[in-house]
Amino acid sequence: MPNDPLVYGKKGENLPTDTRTRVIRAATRVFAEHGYQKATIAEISRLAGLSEAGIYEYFQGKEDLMLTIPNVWVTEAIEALEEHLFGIKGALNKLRKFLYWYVRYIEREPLVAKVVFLHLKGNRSFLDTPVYANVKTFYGQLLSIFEEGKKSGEFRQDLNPYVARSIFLGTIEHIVIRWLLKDMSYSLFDNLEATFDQIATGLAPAGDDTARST
Amino acid sequence: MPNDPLVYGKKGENLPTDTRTRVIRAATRVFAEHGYQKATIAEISRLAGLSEAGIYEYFQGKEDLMLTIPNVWVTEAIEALEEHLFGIKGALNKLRKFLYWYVRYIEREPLVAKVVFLHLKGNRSFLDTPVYANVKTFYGQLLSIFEEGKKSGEFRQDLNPYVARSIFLGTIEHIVIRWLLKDMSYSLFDNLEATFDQIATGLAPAGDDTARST
DNA sequence: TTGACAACCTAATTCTATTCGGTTACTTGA
DNA sequence: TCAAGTAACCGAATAGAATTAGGTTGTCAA
Repeated sequence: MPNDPLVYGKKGENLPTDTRTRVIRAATRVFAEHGYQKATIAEISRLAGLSEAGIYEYFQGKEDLMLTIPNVWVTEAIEALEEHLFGIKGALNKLRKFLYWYVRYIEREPLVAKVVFLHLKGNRSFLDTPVYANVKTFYGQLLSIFEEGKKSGEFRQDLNPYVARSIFLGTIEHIVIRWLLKDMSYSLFDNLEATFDQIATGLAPAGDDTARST
Repeated sequence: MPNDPLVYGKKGENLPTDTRTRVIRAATRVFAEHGYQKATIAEISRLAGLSEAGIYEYFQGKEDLMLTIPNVWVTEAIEALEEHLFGIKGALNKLRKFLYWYVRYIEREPLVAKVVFLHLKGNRSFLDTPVYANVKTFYGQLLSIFEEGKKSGEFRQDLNPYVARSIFLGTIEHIVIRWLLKDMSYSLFDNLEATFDQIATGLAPAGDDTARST
């Protein structure tokens, strides 16, 4: 069942007629399931419905193939994020929206998330990839939010935006990785509000309790 | 230079006479430098000063070898942590000590840290390893600290210890991984106090600013 | 002094990524 | 319309690395 070729896509929506796309989808499944080392070109090619040699027409090799997986996902993320933050007033509200939107975005593509969070993070060559430039743009949004909140007085004046970002991103990554390693057996949204609440408390100016949901 | 066999250890301290230990040290260096995929048994065996086949006398294979690397490091961590927290009064003080001690512990063994944080985290089989049970013990300490702080009133009453732990660990991991990927080119302690300060603020009871260093 | 066994080794073997050298079918310019 | 070019693909090598087979050597206890 997990190995039925993608060419026979279920209901007409998973029918990537384009070979390159088909290979990427197959690779996503195989890398997500087995990890880089145990994934084989043979299995990917079988799943994509072309010969092993055929893969090398589209990708330079196994690593290049894996590095290509997040391209679409990341590019679309940047557009979608902008759209979702548009019109939201206040840094704290933007931050909350960022969190919920991002978590849902990850939840929707768990296979891509597995590749990105479990196998690409911690891979030096990922940093030199063109898609990583997009990741930086993406993370840059967070910095803007923290700076805005500082300027507006919503956040404490001595806030270090880089520190705030480390905490925010680190926490999300930790939660996501745990969820992926536990095979997505529970909801990614469990305790999310409490987590946001606690981080937000650390951002607020002294004596200001508006962030607390108490 | 990086390939001089470990058998000729520098000044008398790096002279693991025990073959198994020698292999583990060699493997740590090679895995840390090249990552799992590009690390070769050939290089490890050369560095350890025995044949490739010899490695299989001590380890079941390449993966088993990598999974063995953190054993000593983690076991010693648990003992040392206990020792370092002993006699410290107050949950917040314990938490700060935990942070500083842990960061220094990581800084001292950057090669092991590389293997653990970049290659083992995100590896499902690591979860089934006996050493992972120790990791859980280690993380359990943090839970106790959060619970103690809640009980004593140092931390907010509605604190969720698991949430607090996610934030704390996630942040550390994020910082460490960034540092490792940037080839340890700066100090791991940069901004550490600001980071602790901000997390601590999120833990404090409403209206209590004692955690702030302002 | 001999038999068992631990610690190693060299030389296969096997598994996979990658490359080579086509074939096929479609496009395009004369 | 046809021939040359080319994009997409394939089966069969090749090459590189992990793992296994089948010893050899040296030590030690009965």
